[in-house]
Amino acid sequence: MDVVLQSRSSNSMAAEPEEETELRRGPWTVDEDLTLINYIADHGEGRWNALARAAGLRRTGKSCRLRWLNYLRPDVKRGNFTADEQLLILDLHSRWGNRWSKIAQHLPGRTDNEIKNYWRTRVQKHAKQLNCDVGSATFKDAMRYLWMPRLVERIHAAAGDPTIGDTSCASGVRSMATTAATATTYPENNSAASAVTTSRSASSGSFTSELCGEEKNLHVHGSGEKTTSGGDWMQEADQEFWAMHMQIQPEDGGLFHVDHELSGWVQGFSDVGVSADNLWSLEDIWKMQ
DNA sequence: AAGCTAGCCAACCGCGCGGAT
DNA sequence: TATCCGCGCGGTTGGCTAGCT
Repeated sequence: MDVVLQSRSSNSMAAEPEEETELRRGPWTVDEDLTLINYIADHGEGRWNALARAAGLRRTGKSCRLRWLNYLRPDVKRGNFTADEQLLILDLHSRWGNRWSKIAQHLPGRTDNEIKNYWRTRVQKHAKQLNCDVGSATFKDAMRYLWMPRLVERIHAAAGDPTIGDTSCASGVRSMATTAATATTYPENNSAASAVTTSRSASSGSFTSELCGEEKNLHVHGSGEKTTSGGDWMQEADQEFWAMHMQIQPEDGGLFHVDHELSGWVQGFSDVGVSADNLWSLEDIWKMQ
């Protein structure tokens, strides 16, 4: 399955001018990758259509740009999302919705495509399991009161658990906690989340490439590349969710009724001065913990 | 062992925006 | 002002892989 080449059709041996108009599609070959990398190293990126032509790549500029940004760029971080990254994604998505590129700006090394895939494959799957829509109150409640606190819990546990081997991981989480608690401003919303990411990126690698406690949930692909198994913590949270809220009636459109335990959560938020408006703030979740 | 299914992810597509001409 | 072009964004698709039957 080396390459799927729609362009390599019967007339691929056509005259040169004809050939120039033929564009390759599908997976990139190693040669193409090297060509693109070398060209950008020499001439820089931008003007993608012209770049594609000048580099001799029979790809659209769009395709080149995508390949570079999502895969070849040296600072692209590969592998599974860390707990804090997941937390950040949940938080930022709750603010901005499907603004993937905007969200990606706050996760150094992560691409919008990667985040989008994460959301669609992992998060939406759980919405499905809860028999609700991602826009429903049920889903938002599960996210707000269970998934996000669960993630924070995990990060805290990793930070304070001496059995966690990776001390850099724990210290990284600790620094994140500190940063989150003392964070200053968000570009738009005056929230803590962006400060979390930005400051962490300064010392990136300290823990972002490892999963800390999440490591258990991983399996290894043939290439050695790690991928998350889908986040068992979410499954657990889902179960808790249903155990706690048996009165939910999914067929009524996912309307969620706050019960006593949830009221406790909400009370907890108000105790630390969190209003309904900023229930989503990462900083607030940390305070709650 | 073979077939099926679900999950994951790279890549493509359509659309809209903004700058240049 | 109108048109073109480059670019970025969000949504969608298709192929590969692992796990299950």
